[in-house]
Amino acid sequence: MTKNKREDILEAALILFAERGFDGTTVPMIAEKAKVGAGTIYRYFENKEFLVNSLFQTTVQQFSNTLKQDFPYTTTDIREQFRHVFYRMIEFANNHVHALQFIDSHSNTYNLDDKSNQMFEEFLDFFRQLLEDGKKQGIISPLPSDALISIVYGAFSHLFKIIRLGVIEETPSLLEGVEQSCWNAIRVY
Amino acid sequence: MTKNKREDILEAALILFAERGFDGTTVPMIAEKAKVGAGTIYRYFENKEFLVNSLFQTTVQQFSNTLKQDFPYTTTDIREQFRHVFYRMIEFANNHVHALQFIDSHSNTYNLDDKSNQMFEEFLDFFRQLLEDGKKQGIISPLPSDALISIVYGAFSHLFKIIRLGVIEETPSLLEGVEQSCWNAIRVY
DNA sequence: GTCAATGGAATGAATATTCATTCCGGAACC
DNA sequence: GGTTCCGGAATGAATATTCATTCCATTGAC
Repeated sequence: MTKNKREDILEAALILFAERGFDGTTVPMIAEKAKVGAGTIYRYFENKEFLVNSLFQTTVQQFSNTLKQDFPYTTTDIREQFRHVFYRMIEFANNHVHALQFIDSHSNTYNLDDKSNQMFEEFLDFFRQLLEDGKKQGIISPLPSDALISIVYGAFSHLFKIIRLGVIEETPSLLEGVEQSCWNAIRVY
Repeated sequence: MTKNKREDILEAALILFAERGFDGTTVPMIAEKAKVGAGTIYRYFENKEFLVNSLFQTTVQQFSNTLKQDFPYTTTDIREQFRHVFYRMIEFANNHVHALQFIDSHSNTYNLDDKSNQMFEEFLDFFRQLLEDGKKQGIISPLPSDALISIVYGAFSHLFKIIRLGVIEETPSLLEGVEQSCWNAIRVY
């Protein structure tokens, strides 16, 4: 028995929301997986919506922290910064198998409240900053930063979706190749 | 009043499933949007699951047809074939605003039956073929085709997601730039 | 008038949420 | 130390609501 039931509930909810979506997940399902009574969930979260939002916010925060950890702020080498971010994303995807899927399938949905959406925006700002710096240096494509983010993030999340599904195997050389591909997509020639 | 209620139901369902997902959409919601009685839906579809699957299959078929229309099968110029496919995808995204979103959010979910999944696989085969041809010519990156598909398709669908959300504006020069970026991501240097 | 098509109320199953009750750790008392 | 109380945490059965599906009276085409 874990001492922290709140954590148990969040962990169970993360897996279920990631796999089945918000509406496809019932509160009793979460309770069962978390090994708590259904009523217990309401001791920790006002209702199901507060639960997703709380979960979304902490998950985005975790993701954000992972990217920023040891980020080479001092260098002006955009290529190096990009590689850092990309490999941190990989690390996050591997260490929190369901978190990426959860964020992906729930961002910008009608279930989320303003705060959740705002936190996700702030998370994106980190990418925007990196890209803007690169553009100033003439290294990154002059396309809108949000478009470039879509390309890299869209590619990345779709890739991990098929890895999760077992379509392709995650190997160091695959990841290296994909990282280079993504860089090629956004760099200037 | 349209003569074809079946079409009305499918169209209403497409929009709702795209915006709210399968589990977030209720049958009465579909009935209301299609301006038919809830019971009428059951005259055309055995149940809600048959409805999504039927819709998914026709939508994927439409998408597939769009890509193949006027496809330059005779040329060996992979670059030209890629551009064709990419611009057809754009055309489809614009002419069927909710279709892309629907396919994206429902492919590989537990709501779909084997036939739906199989049709989606066959749809992907078209991309696989194109990429394999390019690899033989030494023009396309030797990464697994499914990874390359993820990169291009993931980037594309994410891009249209933010266009839909109004984050960026869809202009010819944006699309041109993104097409080039995606090509840069998968080509060999 | 016949009969298939239709709409939407009715039904029963599932679901989110509530709440009366149980459980448990530790304080207070002997 | 042992025993009794107490307060808050936890529970899951009960309730209220929502949903997919069915049913049937009405409509309208022929």
